[in-house]
Amino acid sequence: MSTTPETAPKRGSRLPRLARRAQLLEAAQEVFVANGYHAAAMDDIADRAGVSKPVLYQHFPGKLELYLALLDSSCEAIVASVREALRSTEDNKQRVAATIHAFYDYVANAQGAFRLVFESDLTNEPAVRERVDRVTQACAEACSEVISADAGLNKEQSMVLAVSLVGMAQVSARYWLASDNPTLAQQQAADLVASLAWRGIRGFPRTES
Amino acid sequence: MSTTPETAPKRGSRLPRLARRAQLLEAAQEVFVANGYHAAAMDDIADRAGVSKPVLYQHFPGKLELYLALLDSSCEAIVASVREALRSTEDNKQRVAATIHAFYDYVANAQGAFRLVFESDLTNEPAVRERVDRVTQACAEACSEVISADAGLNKEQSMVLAVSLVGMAQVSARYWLASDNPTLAQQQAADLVASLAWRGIRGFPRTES
DNA sequence: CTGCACGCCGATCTTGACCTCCACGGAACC
DNA sequence: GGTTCCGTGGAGGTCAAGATCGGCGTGCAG
Repeated sequence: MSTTPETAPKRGSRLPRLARRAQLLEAAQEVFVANGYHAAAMDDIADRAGVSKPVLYQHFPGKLELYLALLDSSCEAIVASVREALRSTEDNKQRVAATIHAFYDYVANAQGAFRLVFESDLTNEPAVRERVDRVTQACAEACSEVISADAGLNKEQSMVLAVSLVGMAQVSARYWLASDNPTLAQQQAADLVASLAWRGIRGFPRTES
Repeated sequence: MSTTPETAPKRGSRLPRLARRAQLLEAAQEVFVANGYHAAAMDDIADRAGVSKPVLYQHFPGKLELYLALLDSSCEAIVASVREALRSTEDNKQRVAATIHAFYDYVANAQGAFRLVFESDLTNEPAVRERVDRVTQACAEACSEVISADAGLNKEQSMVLAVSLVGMAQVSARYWLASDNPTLAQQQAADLVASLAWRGIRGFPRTES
């Protein structure tokens, strides 16, 4: 309704399988993001794509598999962004900033794909839980390698710190998006959080006053 | 402990209304915590309490209201703990530590009530979303007052920082609980995160190198 | 002892959503 | 230009789960 400039909603057009599949995935993502898993109906997804339900089931075995396909894409996207951010420089301060910005970009863009990862309503499904947990785990592990190397902490300790930083980025980015604040741009908010994170993590091994 | 040494699961016993209601709430919390909202069946809750379904509906209008009653309790608990932690001292370093520890205590105790708040699978329901958001909002506002007062930042900026700290505490506490790590005690993990948070937030207004 | 009131239970209804069956239409090919 | 084939569409089955009605047993007053 508000913004649905779909690819080609002409009903009755015959598409090659891959194009149809892509269109179905896009439609499904819109519906899942807008309504969550449970409130999303397969009828809605089919209607949204301009096809009928059987075609949906010719491309995906069921609702769960369709959801998992989208979830996997979203998980890979954020993990890849974080890894890319960490690889983008050798300066740790820049690394922190780039990582925080990666989370903000992810939350701001991707047409809400982050909701599948960070606001899923299917976390009781083991397959979903496992993927969602692995995202935080993977991001934190990538961070913890840098932390552990530079701070001389053991694995468990650096993981706790890394998870804290990831949680900070994730929660604050979602908050920033929700209270969609025109007076505080994405860049500024992310810089502020990056500053907080960097002050916290820099030169960590020394025990302060 | 983990198993269920319930109050009085003898089937057929007649309880006064308030006692019955309390028992139903406890049973419902166990089931909701274990299974989430959607996977939790009213039959399970009734069975767990040792009564039949109609009594459940004589005490609560429906599943949602039952859930909201529990959710409200859990929300009030964590917000009260955070406010208490902030009030417990005038030393900001101690404040940070106490707040982080409040989150860890909340996650570790309360027989998993935190799952209703931080891992709810009903966030699409506006009533639930509103309550869950208000928890982060309220905790962050309580923190931001201290931050804003001592750091001289405006409301939006201090709120972003406060939300970041709350997210750090919340996510890291849940991670610590999930990877139930015998080698890293709750105290140590919380202290580590508190150290990270305090390094990050202390003396914030000055812009460093 | 007997009638009454009250809370509880077994069995049932209904809704809603995931998932398939029979008819149509257009394209390709001879 | 006719036939065959494949993808599409609407209508329906199934089932789980939330929500509800007629009996039953217990405790009390007279």
